[in-house]
Formats: sequence, structure tokens, C-alpha cells
Amino acid sequence: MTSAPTGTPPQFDGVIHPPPRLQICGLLAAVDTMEFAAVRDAVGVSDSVLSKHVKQLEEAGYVKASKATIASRQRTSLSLTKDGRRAFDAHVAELRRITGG
Amino acid sequence: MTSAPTGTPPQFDGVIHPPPRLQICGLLAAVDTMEFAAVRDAVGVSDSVLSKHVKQLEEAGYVKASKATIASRQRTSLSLTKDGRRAFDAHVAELRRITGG
DNA sequence: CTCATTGCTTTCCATGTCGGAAAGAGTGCA
DNA sequence: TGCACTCTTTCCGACATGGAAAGCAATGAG
Repeated sequence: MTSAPTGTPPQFDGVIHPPPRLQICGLLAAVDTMEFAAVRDAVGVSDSVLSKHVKQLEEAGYVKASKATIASRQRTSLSLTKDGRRAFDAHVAELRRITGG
Repeated sequence: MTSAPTGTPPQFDGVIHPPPRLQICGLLAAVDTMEFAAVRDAVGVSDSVLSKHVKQLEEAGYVKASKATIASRQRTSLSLTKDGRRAFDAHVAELRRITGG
């Protein structure tokens, strides 16, 4: 046999777990709103890579991107949605449980 | 531009981070020794999958597999090595830092 | 001795994910 | 109209991952 009901069901959120996305969520969880460029620099990825990760988080309903043309410059502010915060908190709780929080 | 020195260098341990391996390390961090089958059931993966993940952890020097033939039965006990514990602790610390520990 | 079983291991394979590079697209300015 | 700024999307090669199944060593049954 190969498996068994464990009593310890793994509850990882696959959308959040990958390092870049965990960092993005971690940053957003602490600030209400952060600009695309700031997140990009904090996470240390390229524009395209951040864009792709953010897209996944948006599709999951975890992040909202607000595009605004302020002072003639395009600015994209990122923030966690309610669902995003919930999912992030749950994921972090799960991480703590698994890592012996 | 695309990046910037952040002051917040990500220090994820790629060998440990993936869910199955994080679970394996979490389990082993709490017990000194656990049998292959017990880990397999706790993590909820197949023999082959666990074997492959354990192999990676062993190659990284994080886990040690002790094979013993006890009571005429083959038993493989898994345990974290010192390096494994160090790496796991560091990874967990990094997770906490990033997730706002 | 031979065969079946237990307990992992390894191989094969189809699918997914990831990041870099580069082309695209939307907006405002000269 | 052309250019710059800010993301987006596409293209692509490099892995990573899990399931299924074959392999293997050790042990016990017949």
C-alpha cells in the first residue's frame, strides 16, 4: 500500500508557497499597499517575473493591482485582498504547524 | 531597470522548501528518528515519491537513512543530520522573517 | 532450492513550473 | 510622430514532480 489517512492533512496553498509569491504576500501583508517597482526590488526579480507571479496571485483572487496614472506616470499599486490575507494567514499558520511553530 | 540591491536577501533553502520535503524535515525535527513508512504515511505520499525526496535530502547532507534488519524485517529509520537541523532551523527562521514572524 | 513477500529504489514518462530575453501594448510628453 | 516609461505577454530551454511499474535485496514459506 501507499498511503493512509494521516490525521495531519497537508494544507499548503500552492499559489502562495513558492518563494517569490510567499515574499510578495509577506510584503503586502505588512503594508496595505505597495508599488509594483518596490515589490519587484524587494523580491529581487525582473519586471516580467514579478508580473507573472502577480498575475497568478490575482487569478487566485489574492492580490489586487490598482493601476493609476498619477502625476503623468503609470503606477501600479499592489495589495492583498481579503481572501488573500485569509489565505496567507492560513498558509503561514500551516507552515508554523508543520515546522513546529 | 530591473533589480536593485535590496538589503533583504532571500535566503530560502531550495532543498527544504518544497512542501513534501518541508514536511519531512518538520517531522524529523521533532523526533530524532522516524521510520520510512511512518514518514510516508504522515506526509501522504507514495513509497517512490518519499524515496526520491529523501534521496535529495540525503544528497544535501540533511537526512540520514539507517537501514537495519530488525526482527527479520527491513527497517529504514530516517533522521535529520546536524547540518539538516541547522539548515531546517535557518529555513524556518527565514520563513518567519518573510512571513512577518 | 524456489517462489512469494516485504520494503524500499530506480527508471520511464507526461505534465508543470520557472526565469530570462525580447517583443508588445497603453499612456503621456516633446 | 517619435520617444520614454511601465508593466505584459510570448517564446523557450531547463528543470522538478508525481504516478506507474520494473528492480533488488533480504527473509520466510513450502
